[in-house]
Amino acid sequence: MIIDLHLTGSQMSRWIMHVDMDAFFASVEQYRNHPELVGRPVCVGHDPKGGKGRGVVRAASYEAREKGIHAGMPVSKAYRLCPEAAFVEGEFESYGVASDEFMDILHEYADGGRVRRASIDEAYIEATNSVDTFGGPYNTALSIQNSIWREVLLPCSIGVAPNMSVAKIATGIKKPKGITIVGPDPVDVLKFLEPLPVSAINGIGYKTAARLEKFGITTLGQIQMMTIPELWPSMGRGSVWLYQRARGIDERPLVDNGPRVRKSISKDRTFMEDVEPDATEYIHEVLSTMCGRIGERLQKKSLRFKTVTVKMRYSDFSTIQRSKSIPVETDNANILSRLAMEIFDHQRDREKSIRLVGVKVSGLSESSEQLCLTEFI
DNA sequence: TCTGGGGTCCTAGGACCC
DNA sequence: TCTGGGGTCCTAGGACCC
Repeated sequence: MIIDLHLTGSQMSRWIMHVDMDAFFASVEQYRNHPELVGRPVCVGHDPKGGKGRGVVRAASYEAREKGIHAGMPVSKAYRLCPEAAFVEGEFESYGVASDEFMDILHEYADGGRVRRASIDEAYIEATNSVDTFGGPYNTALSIQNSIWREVLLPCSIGVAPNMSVAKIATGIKKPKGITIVGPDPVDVLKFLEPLPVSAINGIGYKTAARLEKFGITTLGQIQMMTIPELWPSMGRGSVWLYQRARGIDERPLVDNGPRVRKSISKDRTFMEDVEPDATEYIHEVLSTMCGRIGERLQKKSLRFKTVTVKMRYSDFSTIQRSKSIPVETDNANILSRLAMEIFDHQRDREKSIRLVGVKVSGLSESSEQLCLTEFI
């Protein structure tokens, strides 16, 4: 058998760019929605209510980060750290608009317009050919950064590397407004990854990092020196995947995932104080309000749902989710409301106080015609 | 310090149908 | 009457991300 290595895809060097907006929600508030907040510490999240509010910070501006505030921190703690910070609830529609605007710019720089949206504030582009047009990888990244700053008024950081996995890690090296380039030489890629913690890999979260640590594995350099059988006890079927990622091997093609398609819509509510188990009527009211809001969003977007999921979190923070599907999709808020209450009544633990309730609809499809399906429920 | 709200993807078992 | 396999849907839960 003759294999011509020069013709295999793995031998072709690529340039992938990962673009990540800096402190996205906070930046939109500062640079687009409330210019008077530029230069000030800004936290997007729930009202801290003088340190008594429940909830966490969703995004913190770099000025707030200097005070020790970070995303995920309880707003009560953020308030104690920096009471003079601007705490804003956030306008989610405006984040979607800003997202669409910067994605549009990325299309102009991507080979064949191929952009892969990873979330509202980050995306990958295939730039293997386009880097030649814009004067090399660095100048291309700089040009993207400048265009987004000029046209969308937002700062971003960019990672450039031979594949998506390494590009994403590179982006995080220098922020905000950073550009980090990792060349195509496999030796350079290995050296770049070697000192980093295992959690640098997209997909290694708290649980997996803790399990690896039990086996004495904390850095990617350690994994680079291991074989797949040696990884097996800690990673099982994920061993091959981690083996490759730790070496910067990622041959996934960059596939454009098109405009955003919503898979579910949900609404949660954490109570100011835990609700006693017997306050059923109050919870019903809350559920009904949430279902009404979800119904409005479904109708606005011409969507119908097939499955309802009710989430219940108790005062001990244990959380359960129970779902139910209906035979024919609907966008009717009254039906949604009735289903949600039914699930809640049947599934909840009547001994425990309730911290949070949530409703999610999934199995979404476009409404084409309205059906009356009361008889199905 | 006391832990949100919006999501996505994966797995696995059971039901059901062919 | 017994048997197996494949496909799909439903449900629950886990992990992860921003």
